[in-house]
Amino acid sequence: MLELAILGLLKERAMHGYELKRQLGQRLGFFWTVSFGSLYPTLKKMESRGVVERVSDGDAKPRRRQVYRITDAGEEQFLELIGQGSTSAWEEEKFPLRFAFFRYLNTETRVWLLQRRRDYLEDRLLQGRTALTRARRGRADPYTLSLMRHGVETTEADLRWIDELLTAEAGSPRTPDPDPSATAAPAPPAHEPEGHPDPDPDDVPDTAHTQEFTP
Amino acid sequence: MLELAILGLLKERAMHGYELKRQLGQRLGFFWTVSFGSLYPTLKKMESRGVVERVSDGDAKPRRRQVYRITDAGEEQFLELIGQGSTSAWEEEKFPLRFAFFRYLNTETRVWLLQRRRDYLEDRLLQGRTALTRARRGRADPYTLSLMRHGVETTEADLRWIDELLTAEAGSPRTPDPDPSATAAPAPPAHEPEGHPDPDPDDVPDTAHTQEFTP
DNA sequence: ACGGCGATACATCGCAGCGATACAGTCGTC
DNA sequence: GACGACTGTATCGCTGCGATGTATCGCCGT
Repeated sequence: MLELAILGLLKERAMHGYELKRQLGQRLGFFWTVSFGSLYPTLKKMESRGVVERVSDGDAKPRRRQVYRITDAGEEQFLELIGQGSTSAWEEEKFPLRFAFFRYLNTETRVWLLQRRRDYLEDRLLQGRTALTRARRGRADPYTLSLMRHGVETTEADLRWIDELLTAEAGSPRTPDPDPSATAAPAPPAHEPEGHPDPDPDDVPDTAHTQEFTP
Repeated sequence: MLELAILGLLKERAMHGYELKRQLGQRLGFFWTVSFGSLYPTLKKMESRGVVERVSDGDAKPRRRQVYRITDAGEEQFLELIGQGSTSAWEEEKFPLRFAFFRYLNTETRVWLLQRRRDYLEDRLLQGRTALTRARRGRADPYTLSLMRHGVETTEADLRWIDELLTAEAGSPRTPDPDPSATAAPAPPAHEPEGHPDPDPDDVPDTAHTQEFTP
């Protein structure tokens, strides 16, 4: 959900709705796009729940720029949302979203999430391959076949990406001893904000029209 | 939309709702999944509009298998839906759906749609690359960077796929003369069902549980 | 200095489609 | 011959999207 994205961005610095959408477009434009129709209502709901708050410079004009800031309750909920493996893989749709905030997790949790993702993709790949060979036997038309093949290849590429990340994660280990007990994923491990308060300038000179991916 | 998918499948042969979902899962599982919550209402709406009809074997038990067949009006609407370039690229989301029924289009229309897709992807790629270099300058964290890079690579792969299809399409040309006036895409060209009534067996022995991609 | 214009920011509405769930008919198995 | 697993149809509530509307600000030209 969108709430995670908002909280994650507000962790870096306070923002107003429009900029939240812009940032989201920049970072996740390839995988996701938000609309105001969901952003603003969500923002309101979150304020009434107390996970974000308006940094009102003397409650100004109603229609003017409303800057939001994350609260302590918000920080808490963020950790809840990003870690929860939860039921059934419909959450898998927004793995990229979780991944975008990986820096706020410790190595253990990162590996755990990556492994979950890997299992999911591998399952998908298997089903796709099965469907493909079946379609071939059934003399499906070349376009359908090409489409399915492309799907398989895309999934394979995703899988390779995950594997790279997994080995990279193993490269900077929290447990430098080569522990051979590889029985993974006991439960979502605890989190660890990893220090470094935020040297994130990220605020670019705003060259020209800071466009979003697909308007 | 879903209507196109239903019409396209029913063009091959009459089916009932459950099987429509199954077939859709097999062919487009990588890119899309439908739910009954949208399938059945849509099917009803389409029946009342007269684009599909029930092939009632003497209107049997109410809760039993309802087989649908496409009507002439349906064939008409199919061609309308698949060809319409329409406004703004929100339609791009379901290019795979259109592509799955490419066999019903003539070469001209196919090339036109592929070109449209190509333009869209190239634009996306450009925006993604821009966002990426900007993020690099802004010292974004490695995970965000990796995510964006992966997005770029995926788009590049998609682009390569489209290009392969485009050259393959040029291999069996309708206009064999090397026309150098490459001013593309005048308007959605007319369609041409391309004969061959349907030698599509496609009906597999149904080995085990004919699973859908992600239940 | 002011009025026009485009970019910024906030907001709402209608509706596509999803997930869950209920329920009914069918078939295999012991 | 009935129980359980599977098949198939159907609906409900809700989330979130796309389109659109509208207010506000910044800046330019004249």
